[in-house]
Amino acid sequence: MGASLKDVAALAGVSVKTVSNVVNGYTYVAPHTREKVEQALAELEYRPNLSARNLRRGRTGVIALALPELDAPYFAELSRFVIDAAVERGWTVLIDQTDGLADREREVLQGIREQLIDGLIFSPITVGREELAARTDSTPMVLLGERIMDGPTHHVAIDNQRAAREMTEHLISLGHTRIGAIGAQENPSANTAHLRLAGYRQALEAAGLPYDERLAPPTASYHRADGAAVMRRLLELDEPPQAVFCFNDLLALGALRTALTSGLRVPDDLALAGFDDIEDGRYSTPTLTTISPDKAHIARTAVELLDARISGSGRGGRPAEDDGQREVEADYRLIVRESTVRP
Amino acid sequence: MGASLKDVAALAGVSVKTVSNVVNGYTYVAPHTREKVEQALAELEYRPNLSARNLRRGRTGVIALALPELDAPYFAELSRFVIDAAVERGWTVLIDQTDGLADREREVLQGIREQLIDGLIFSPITVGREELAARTDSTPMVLLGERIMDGPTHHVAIDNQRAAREMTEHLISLGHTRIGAIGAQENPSANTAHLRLAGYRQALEAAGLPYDERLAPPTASYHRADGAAVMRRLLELDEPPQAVFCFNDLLALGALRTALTSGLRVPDDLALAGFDDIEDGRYSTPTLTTISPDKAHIARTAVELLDARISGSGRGGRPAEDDGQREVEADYRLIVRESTVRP
DNA sequence: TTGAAAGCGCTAACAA
DNA sequence: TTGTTAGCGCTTTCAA
Repeated sequence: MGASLKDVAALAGVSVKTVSNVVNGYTYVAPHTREKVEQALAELEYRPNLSARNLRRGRTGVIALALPELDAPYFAELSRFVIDAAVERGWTVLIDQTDGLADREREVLQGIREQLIDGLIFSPITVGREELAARTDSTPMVLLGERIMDGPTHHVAIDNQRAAREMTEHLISLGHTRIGAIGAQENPSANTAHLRLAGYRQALEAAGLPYDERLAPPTASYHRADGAAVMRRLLELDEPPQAVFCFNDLLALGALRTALTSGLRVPDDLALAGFDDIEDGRYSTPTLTTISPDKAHIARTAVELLDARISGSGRGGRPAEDDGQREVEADYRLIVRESTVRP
Repeated sequence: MGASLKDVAALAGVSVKTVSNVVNGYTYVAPHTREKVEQALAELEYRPNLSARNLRRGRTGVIALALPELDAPYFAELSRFVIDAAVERGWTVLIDQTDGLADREREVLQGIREQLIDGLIFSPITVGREELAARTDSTPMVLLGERIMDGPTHHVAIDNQRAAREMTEHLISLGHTRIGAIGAQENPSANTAHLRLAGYRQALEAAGLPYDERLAPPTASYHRADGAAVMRRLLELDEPPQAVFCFNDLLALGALRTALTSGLRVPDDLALAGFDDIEDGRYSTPTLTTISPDKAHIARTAVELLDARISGSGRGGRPAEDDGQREVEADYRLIVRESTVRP
């Protein structure tokens, strides 16, 4: 182990408290003393032991970011922003990968790393409202990307349903009447998927178009392979769709690959739209029409909400009323690119 | 704060030590006692305070993964494997994003989070051999993706130079004689770039082809935008290349976009190859010929090496000879896809 | 098989 | 302005 405060104090010929004062930047240290201490600090290459400090302070300065998969571009991009925002506030971020598995998500909720983290930013996939409500762990938490009304916790998300409706309306406005959807989920607690499907159906209904279940088959997950596979099925239909709204960009990229290799021209023979605005879709050919959630905003807001909760939960922190459950709606934009409209 | 060992001991009517024994799964606890304790544990919802445990044990169970950007697909994919491997060994992983900035990389080397982490897996971009050698922080470290010979630390990487040579040979074998490269770096410590460039040149030389600097212009970084921009410049040359080897897949995807929008057919008019085998390149049209490093192997090996170092550095750990500097060469494969050879 | 008590390194209340 | 000291929750000798 490295040098401790005691070692430094001994070398500098002062008390532990004085060293601590210098280390923590307190005022009221005589210049001469300060200098002596700093010399000793440097000589011994002193590094505070964070475990000890945390134990004493009751805080660790670490928050967890729990998400399904780090290698899904949407989450990778989001993580970058969350980490940036957290670091700006002096926090360290550790990652919990749940793979979207119900068990792991439940573990996260019950606090596997309680006492090691001051707070948690959680992007769930499978756990539903009941499980969130049943949470006993008291670690401050902020939910991401879900929109469970009356949920017991803070959360930040875009209006998925409205965004999905807008995208579908965009496809309708191009004159398409047979519009498919890729990304429906069979798991009833897959909230995001349900909201996007609801928005899709809403738009169809408003336009007087029928909802055809065969045009919106469920997918196993949200990867490129799923999009490619389901697209193949859609193309085998007697009446294939003229346009397809994919519930995320990965699905859309997979579907695009299938469409192109099937000899279809996009958007001429088939219009394709995605959701998430990951970078891939800005460089694919054709580029991808998509919904672009303001990821930086989402990340920043989540970190701020968590900060407020953590500060509020300490003794002598902010008033309790500030700690009420709060929902923040993040911005998004519909971005039209080449996959739906030839430039 | 939650319940402490003391609280549990009081409730169960036993000593702290006994509770500790139960919690840590020691043998030699009378069944009856154990039961009592477990009941108290459950009733109070006891959770060990990790800060205290770490302070006492001198270990935190946390390792840091320091990398340039979490949102670059190669690093996102690698992170997923590193985290998987680490969690398997009971470790928690925290992320340090350096953005490839020299200052931040230096901070990582000097141990910003020393005492919070037991070890460090570091994927550097700009720091060179001298800086690695000058490191004073004693936290066990494993380097990733660099191949600095005689470096002072363990590291695991593929043979970048050989892989680059093989890829260039592949392009030559297709009959191309005017072969460009995208991804050279002006920063002299950008090791990976230099190794790939060296492999490229080696192959040219072996085939008796001239090395033309104009065909291998430097890029600012390794993103899609860089590949797209440099490709435009290459196409403006009097004699544009017939094939281009990009030093990573992102560059290749950017270059592909430029080529396609310029009306070129790939691979007929221009063959394109990448490096890294990120998932995007498996679904682009055309799919991307690339070098596929065994990421899972790299991640697992890095975690194992780190584990050995950490275990070895403790008092009474393994012998020091086991802790010597070690280089591990990971496997890779050349994967030929549509961007160089029409199927 | 269980208990008492020391001490990991740090912070902070209290004293001087 | 600086020093003394208790104690955060845990593990771990040493005794019983």
